Amino acid sequence: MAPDSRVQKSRAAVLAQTYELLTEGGIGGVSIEEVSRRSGVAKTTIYRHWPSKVALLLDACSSIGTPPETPDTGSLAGDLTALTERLAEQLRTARWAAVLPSIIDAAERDPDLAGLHTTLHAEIMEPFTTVTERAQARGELAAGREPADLVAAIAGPLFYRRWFSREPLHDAAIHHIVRDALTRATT
Amino acid sequence: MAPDSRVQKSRAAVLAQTYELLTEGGIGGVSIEEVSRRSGVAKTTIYRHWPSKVALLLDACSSIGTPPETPDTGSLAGDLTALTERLAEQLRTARWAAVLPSIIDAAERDPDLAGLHTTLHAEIMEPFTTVTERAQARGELAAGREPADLVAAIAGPLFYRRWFSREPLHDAAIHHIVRDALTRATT
DNA sequence: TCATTCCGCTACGATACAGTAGCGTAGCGG
DNA sequence: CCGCTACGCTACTGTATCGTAGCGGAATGA
Repeated sequence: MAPDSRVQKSRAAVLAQTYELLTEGGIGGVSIEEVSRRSGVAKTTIYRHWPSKVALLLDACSSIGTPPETPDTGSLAGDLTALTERLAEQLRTARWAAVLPSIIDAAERDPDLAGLHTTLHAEIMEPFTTVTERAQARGELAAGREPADLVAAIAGPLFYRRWFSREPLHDAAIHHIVRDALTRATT
Repeated sequence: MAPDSRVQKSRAAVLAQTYELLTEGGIGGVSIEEVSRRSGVAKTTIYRHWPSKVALLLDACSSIGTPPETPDTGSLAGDLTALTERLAEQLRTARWAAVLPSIIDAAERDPDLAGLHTTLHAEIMEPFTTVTERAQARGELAAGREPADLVAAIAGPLFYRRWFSREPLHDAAIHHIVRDALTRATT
């Protein structure tokens, strides 16, 4: 059974426009009718492929995470610096950065979306935990330091600045954050 | 012109139920019709007091911040510990903790809500900045340390844990966060 | 007491949205 | 070339919402 090219085309167009709408207006900004209008795919066809709106949302969001390769510079400092710079860059420009608050909000109530949130969080932070656990295995972490604490110490201020205090994420601040987290958590 | 008791009663009931709905379903979960239903105040009466839904929302949210007294234990460590414990407690139990993601999301797009977000952030974090700036004036901060950095170093991980990684905010983690932020930022 | 103010009620109009049903057509793959 | 599949279209049902209009009654406070 070869894949029908029509199906692939429809699915791709719908997912693309769903993601588009998602970044523009958050979860609340997505409506099937608008997706249909923009994608040129009939509403009925959308319902032929996804049983409900949530199903479509979950599908569209699943492409968000996709963590890239984890750096391995040999030292925790090098790895974390690279990762943090990339995360900051994503927070500034990546499309999912505008969607995440919406997902966090929805996860506060909807179980399905909570699952999605968990998945996304795991995907986004996966390189950080990998790198940190690797360092722990090498004995680079100070006694009593949990990898999760170190990750929170770095990612926390970044997210805080991006969404809460809305301060700019300039390089100086980023390097401050990484250096501080390292000097107090490493041996 | 004495205040008409009927007006006060209506306004209070509406604001209370709006806040209630807000904590239950976030900004998207509030509808004038539902507020009317629950509060027993007629929808038309609500529109007699607030020109639009956003106006009501802003009004209902304005009671969120209300920062309590700022502690003054004499030392930055004491002040920050007290404040952080209180913030963590609020993040665990306070009703606004369930609403904030919704506001952050809305602020990402709506200018009115962005203004609200700015106000709330200022109110919630005000004690932290007060205490930190006081310490800076006393010369307790290390050279090159901005109060905002210190605040972000403490509040960031807390928020991160509460909304992003959804790890529990136990006392041990809280004290870790405060101690770490202090040891690296003070003289 | 009595005018004023506020209120509740019913009924609107307009819009948007989720999801479904059925028909006829066009394109795919064998 | 032909059958099967997916598609677009129109048309629905049902619901929820915002916001407004107008009437009659009730509380208020002077």
